[in-house]
Amino acid sequence: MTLIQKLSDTEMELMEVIWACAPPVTSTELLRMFAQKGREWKAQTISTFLSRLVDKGALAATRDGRTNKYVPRISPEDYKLLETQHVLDGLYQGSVKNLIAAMYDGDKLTDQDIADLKKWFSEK
Amino acid sequence: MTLIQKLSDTEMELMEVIWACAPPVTSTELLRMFAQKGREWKAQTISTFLSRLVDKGALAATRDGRTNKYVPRISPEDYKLLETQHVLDGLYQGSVKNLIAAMYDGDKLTDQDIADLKKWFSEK
DNA sequence: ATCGATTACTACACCACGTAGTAATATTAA
DNA sequence: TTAATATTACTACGTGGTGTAGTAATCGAT
Repeated sequence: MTLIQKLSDTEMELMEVIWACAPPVTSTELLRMFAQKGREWKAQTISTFLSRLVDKGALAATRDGRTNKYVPRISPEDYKLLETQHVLDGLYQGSVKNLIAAMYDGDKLTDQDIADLKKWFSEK
Repeated sequence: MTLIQKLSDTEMELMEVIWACAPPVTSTELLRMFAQKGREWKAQTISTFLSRLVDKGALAATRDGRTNKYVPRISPEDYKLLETQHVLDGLYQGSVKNLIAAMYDGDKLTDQDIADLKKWFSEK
């Protein structure tokens, strides 16, 4: 259920594509998709990443003949929330309000941001 | 001005202490402070970390006799904002609103959070 | 039974990290 | 002024992650 290990940048690149293209996917399909995006990988490279993603708990693999079919074990939303929580805990004592206040104090919120959020919150 | 390189957990531990104790500080002072906290380091270990922090742009060192005095080149607030921006860009297209919405949709905002933020925003 | 595709296992260079030894240097005390 | 000492600079090293891929094993199709 809960993903434990953090994904590297390239692993995330893989996951993004897998999430985007209705899973399950095979390594061959991924190879093709990445080739189209100009990411020319050896078949082996893709396979290695897929294995690691399985090891890290991000993907589940089921054997289908001689190929594997891969399905995400976590949604992009949930993964991002985990990451977010981690940052929040590490930098802002887990408090979103602290984050918002810090951004505000650091002038990182544009007037537009503030207007949007104000509106958004008034609707909740 | 802008810090480029990311700090490791232990480097952050150092920085937190340095930020907390009115800088400039020397390695010896840090050694003592960490010892009090039960962090028994060899003098060398502290020095190595300090050097790396200088390399990474987090600290400035000025020679004073045979010791170095270290001063942060970035405030904790600014460092945290950099980290925050990084996450925001990587996960939420740089939009705070996307982050808030994602947390809301993922039930990561308590009623208290929402109430606090609502109030906070209504005052801006 | 063989060939071609795919995976599993293994490898490897590179880099960060935590930790610290040793050599160089500067300071202070004798 | 020299000897003892404090501090830093340079170097090192084991561990583990990452990006990339070779080679060997396996399995389905011809």
